Amino acid sequence: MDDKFLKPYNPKEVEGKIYQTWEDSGYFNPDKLPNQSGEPFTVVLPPPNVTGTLHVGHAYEDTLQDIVIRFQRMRGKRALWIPGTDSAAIATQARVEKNLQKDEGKTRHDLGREEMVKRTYEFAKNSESTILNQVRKMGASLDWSRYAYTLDDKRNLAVFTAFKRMYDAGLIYRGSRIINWDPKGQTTISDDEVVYEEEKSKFYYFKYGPFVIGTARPETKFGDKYVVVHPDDSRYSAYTHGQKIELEWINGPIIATVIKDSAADMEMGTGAMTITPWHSLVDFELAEKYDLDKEQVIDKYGKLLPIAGEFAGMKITEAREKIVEKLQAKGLVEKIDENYVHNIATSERTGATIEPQIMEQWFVAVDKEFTIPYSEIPGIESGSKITLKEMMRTAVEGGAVDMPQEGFRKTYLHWILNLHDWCISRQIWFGHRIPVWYKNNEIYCGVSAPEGDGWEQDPDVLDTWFSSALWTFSTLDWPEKTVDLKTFHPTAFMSPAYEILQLWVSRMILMSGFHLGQAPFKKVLIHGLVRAKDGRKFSKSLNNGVDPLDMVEKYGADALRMGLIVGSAIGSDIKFDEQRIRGYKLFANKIWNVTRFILENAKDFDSEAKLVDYTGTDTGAYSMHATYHNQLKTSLEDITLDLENYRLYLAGEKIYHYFWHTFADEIIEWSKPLLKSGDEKEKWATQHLLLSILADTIKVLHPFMPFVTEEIWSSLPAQLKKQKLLMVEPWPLS
RNA sequence: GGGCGAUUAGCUCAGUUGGUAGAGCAACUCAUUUACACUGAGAAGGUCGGGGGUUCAAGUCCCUCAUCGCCCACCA
Repeated sequence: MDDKFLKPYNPKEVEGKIYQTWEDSGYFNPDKLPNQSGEPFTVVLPPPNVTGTLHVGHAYEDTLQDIVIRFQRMRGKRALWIPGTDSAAIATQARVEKNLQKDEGKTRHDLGREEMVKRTYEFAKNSESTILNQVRKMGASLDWSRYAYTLDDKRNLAVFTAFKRMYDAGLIYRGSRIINWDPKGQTTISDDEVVYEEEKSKFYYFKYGPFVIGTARPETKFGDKYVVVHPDDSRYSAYTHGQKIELEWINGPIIATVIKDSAADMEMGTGAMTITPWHSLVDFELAEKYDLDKEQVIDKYGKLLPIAGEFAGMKITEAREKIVEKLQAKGLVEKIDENYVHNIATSERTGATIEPQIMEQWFVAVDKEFTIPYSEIPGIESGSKITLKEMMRTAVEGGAVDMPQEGFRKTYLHWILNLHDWCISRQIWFGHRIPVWYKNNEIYCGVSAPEGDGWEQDPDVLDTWFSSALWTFSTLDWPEKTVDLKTFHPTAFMSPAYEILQLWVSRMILMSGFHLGQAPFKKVLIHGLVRAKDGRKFSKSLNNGVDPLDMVEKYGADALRMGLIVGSAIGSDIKFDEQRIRGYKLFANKIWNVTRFILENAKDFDSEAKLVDYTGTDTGAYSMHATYHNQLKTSLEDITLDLENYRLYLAGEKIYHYFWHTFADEIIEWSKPLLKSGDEKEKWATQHLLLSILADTIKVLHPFMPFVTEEIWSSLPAQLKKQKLLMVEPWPLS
């Protein structure tokens, strides 16, 4: 027996070495696996932000995927897990800008676009190794030879190609639409990056000619020359649609037009409202419907424009009170409600109050019909007409993407129903630049700049989710028609956090459906968030963060993996409990000691001797051996079924339980007298039983606790193994 | 405002198609010159949030209420 077993198991001495052995073996790459006839089984790693560090959420997500990948690999599948990182454009640029300000006192504009992009790229590249090494520490069996970065050449080509094809299909268009403008970040942001915060403010009632209108935002009212009432509102039956009324307003008399539309809520206030199409989505939609004038009142910096007359140039907050004062002086204030509670839109990243604006932006049209050239998605015929929205719905309802968690499926479908066109342009510098060039009135879209002089590229970059949405196939080098793409797409499954269901999952379905006519993945299992023990989110401000690498240092990666997986079903939140992780460190040591005991007591095991076959029906004196053998088989079948059905937490708990309380407490205790009895045949049978249970349980534990099991495997007698490395050993029962 | 979920032992959570309530941790008793930087044996602990219904049978299915959480949403 190896002397290493005389000491307790020490993960620190083992994990680095074992990971190196795996990497050197080449088996992370499915093309190098011993069994080349297996079915492909692909997972793409949700690419972590290149400038980030590993947090407990990643550790959990990586473990989930690694368990599945390792299980499938041992079952003989050609398992491929593709690693990658994301540039997360806005986050990265913001980070570099912050450093720039701090270290050199400069802004991005001082540097200029080219230099800024160069520095950001370098910064991203420099920090990428940090997170990748952290992922390795978790034991993730990723095929590093297929590593992808969202801004590398191949992914860049994929993004440009995707854009061009959708542009040519009429699904990407440029239009003046109302968007969420972040005055602080000086960029548009997507609906998903907007967070609503409850705020108590004043609500004003103003006299607007014969009407009384309510508003929380007097500063936008300069351009309001339409008053909207509900067609059924008896209070206003005297007025007709389109009727013009002259009235006194903030800066003098104006002509207002009456609009009758059911958008006005009769229950709300006086039932009459004025509209500001340039700065409100509802108002914009009304203006589009009736072809009304739209006027900008507030500029990109949150200041009032000349239309505000004497208030021009003022900041919103400053202007608000002054406008009210003026209206008050003119006797136009009916009343002011001091306790008005409403939600205001703020930018998730900068915290600034969002100012809706009409701007020229690029959009993906989700409601426009197109002809889908090719489709493997059940319910969608190749060559049929469909909208992206319908496609996204059908992919899930028709089963191309299996979303077994009913609650999340409902959430997804509900979200699809309410989907608006997706604004994909961002006014930042770092990221995929929009592949469109302008020259006078000409416009060109292509994967590279057009021939000839005088063309200027669109200054904006794409929403980072645009490239992320291509991830399942851009990582397989699409648009090239590679063997990889043919073999490994659609991917087998994806396990994102529920936070990201709409943001990412749905958009992958959109892109994969349009460009390949395939689902991006066959199954999606949404997991919960890892929270602090008190149920609160981990956050910097609460200073309750846990660094997974500290846990690895203290208890080993295997213990951390088990501690995260066992104990909560996939989909519900996980409360992080260090005690549990400590418990699994003890378990790793238990496995270690069981091995020590068995190897010590099986030194003289003679595999050549004629063994008693206790696996048959007529077992005679060896009925206990047979019972234990069959019990093992039953347990492993059960656990295998759980793994096949992604019930990882159950499988993990069951193997833990079997190993400790059946194998160690019961079977080994039972074996002690038999090993000493002096009956050679009985001893061999017992040694054989113990060795085979050990080998089989080590195999089943491997996906969960890869390091300690691989280390033990290297010390097991060769006749128990088909493969030198446990990671490619065939799964028991198969 | 709309949608989704949760409520089970002191704590954290399982409970897969309805069939005698489970685990880990903590706490308790005992053992321990033992493969175990510890481990083993044992005992204790729950009217499964409240109420109603379906059923031979409900933690599980249906209705309703309460509390908590999350997501979405333009209420001027």
